[in-house]
Amino acid sequence: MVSKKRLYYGGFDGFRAPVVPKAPRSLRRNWHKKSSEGSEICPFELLAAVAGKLLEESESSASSTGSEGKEQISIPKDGVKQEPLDVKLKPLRLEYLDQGCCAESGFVHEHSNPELKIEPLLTDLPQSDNDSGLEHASVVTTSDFLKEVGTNVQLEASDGKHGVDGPLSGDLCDVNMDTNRAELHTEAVEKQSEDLTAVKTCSFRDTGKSSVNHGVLSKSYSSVHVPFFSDPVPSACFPKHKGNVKIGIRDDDENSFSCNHHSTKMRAFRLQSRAGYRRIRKILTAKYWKAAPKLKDYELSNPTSGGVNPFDHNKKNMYMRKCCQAEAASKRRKLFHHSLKSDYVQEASSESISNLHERSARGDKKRSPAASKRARGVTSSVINHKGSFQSKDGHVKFSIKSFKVPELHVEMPETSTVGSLKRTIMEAVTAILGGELHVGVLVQGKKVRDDNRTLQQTGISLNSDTLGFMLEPNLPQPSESLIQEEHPLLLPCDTHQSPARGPATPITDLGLSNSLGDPPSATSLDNQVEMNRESKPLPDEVSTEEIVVDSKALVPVPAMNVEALSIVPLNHKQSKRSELSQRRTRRPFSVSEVEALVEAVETLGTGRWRDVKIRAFDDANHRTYVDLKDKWKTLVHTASISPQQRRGEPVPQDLLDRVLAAHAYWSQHQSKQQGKHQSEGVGSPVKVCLELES
DNA sequence: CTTAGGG
DNA sequence: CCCTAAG
Repeated sequence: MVSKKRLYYGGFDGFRAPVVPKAPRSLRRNWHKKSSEGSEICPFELLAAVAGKLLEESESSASSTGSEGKEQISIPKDGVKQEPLDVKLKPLRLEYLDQGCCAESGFVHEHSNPELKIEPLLTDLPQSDNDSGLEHASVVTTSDFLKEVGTNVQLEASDGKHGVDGPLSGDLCDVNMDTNRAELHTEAVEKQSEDLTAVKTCSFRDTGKSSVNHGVLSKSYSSVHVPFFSDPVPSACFPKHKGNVKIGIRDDDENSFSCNHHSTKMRAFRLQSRAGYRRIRKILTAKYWKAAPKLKDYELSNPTSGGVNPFDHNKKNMYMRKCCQAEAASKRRKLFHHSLKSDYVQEASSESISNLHERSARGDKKRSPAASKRARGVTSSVINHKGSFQSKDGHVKFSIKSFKVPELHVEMPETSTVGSLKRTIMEAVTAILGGELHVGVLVQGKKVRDDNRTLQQTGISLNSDTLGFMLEPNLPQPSESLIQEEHPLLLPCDTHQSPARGPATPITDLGLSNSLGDPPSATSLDNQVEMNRESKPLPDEVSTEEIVVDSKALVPVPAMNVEALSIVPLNHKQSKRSELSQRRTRRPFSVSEVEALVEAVETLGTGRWRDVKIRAFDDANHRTYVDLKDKWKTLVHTASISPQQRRGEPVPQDLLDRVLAAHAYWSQHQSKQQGKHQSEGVGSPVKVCLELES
């Protein structure tokens, strides 16, 4: 009978018809969150916005008028340095997933008063082509570097205080994370309330709050928001060599990266597990780091119009967003270029953030990407201050308050290992840095476009209290470009790139080594990270607790990045470094996972890996459907060889038997056919199948 | 993005 | 696991 068929598919024994019929992909997709491409904006932009604001502030007292209430940043001129700006994140959008509910969300930063903090993390500014005044400027973040660099010019911390810990980082985290302030609009995803969303601003170590979340990235994905700010810059040196000025920014270890987790109600960002890890990875690894995000100007001054950058992504499954780059990366193969450009190009008219939020809240996917993306203004700025620019011996001292680096927005599965987090962040940083950035010099609020002018001519050496540096994305912007318009500064994307410099040291010191023991040669972060990861026995999923421990580890990462950054190849093409990804860490399937896989395959058949993934590994972020397919392949192989030849954790024979049975079964019945009759029975599906319920 | 396979 | 060609 027909009816019966439906129930039991193979009738005979048992493999049941696949519970889940294969629906058109389009439909299926909808279930999952969908994201539009649009949000390339990212942190970068946000930062830029903030920076811009700061600049403005510095320039003109407080020009900003917060149009939108919170969004404005008010910073007293002087205060800039110290004043942490408040950045708020708002999730722009959520997406709901059927079960898993994944939501993607973008965060928007708002600035609110005092909270914003910007810490100079690392930044490098490549210099523009020829700068007489500043010829190749390279920023070195590593402390070591400072030493190395001769120091002709010393940067003094403008304010002494930005302790890393201090207000800046800590607050930042708080602030950002703070749900309240953030005004997150969360709506859907309640289910996931449980899911913690961790936002890390920077280092895990940060503070108590984070601790809360810390270890726990419990369930779903936690999103990590890593704003990169340059440190308060305790000190920096600008050695000035003939024409060249090098800027060294030292970030003190910790500061540089502090992450906060904030678990919160914010929204759960759980993306479908599906491709999660992989995607992230891809994104990260994308070779395209270089594609620097091109941001449009942020209009800092005008909060209303541009101050805020909404950035949200509509992308479907982005687990992690890195600024534009990330996205780009994700798309790499396809059109990332396209997306970037288009996105940026479109400017959203100024949509108010609030609007955006709402939308996001509603899950409105449609929100025009443009809006989200639009970021205008300076991407980031460094402000230096303290007018101590007295030239001594012809040397000018600069104190840079903060150098902002674009923020990164990262979402990772909670089950991600700390190592992966580190790596992710590192990569994100690298990507950002690797992007093309220009450094702009502002003197008394004005941009100095002529690179050939000397400091003296520019007046920088004399007084300028208002000397400022800006990091600009390499966008072709008419208005904003500072020094050189599109000169890309390319940093090598690679984090690793310069082992030579010996930057590793700082990093290792910071955290990795500590937490992990000792990092192997720290040529690259990745390696270290990996190492770390490996070293730890991370059980698959959740060894979140350990994360806490490592939390500090992150800190170091920045350093690494810094280094990488520091190495600024002026002209060299960016090294392509962006190496792709390192191999994912190996995560052998546990017996339970095998069992789940077997069961799912028995039910769904082979050939529907995506469904298998959803069905049985939806929450295993690190298992992609490809992984499952591969595992199945190996299982079939394993089952067919003698036990002696098998390696690794032994898989119960019964499971292997089921594997063979299911394999045989589905080989005969194309899994596709499911819907219909599969008459003949293949032989012997395992009765087990019957049990499957699902 | 998914599948399906080879490496 | 990775990478890719094909859908």
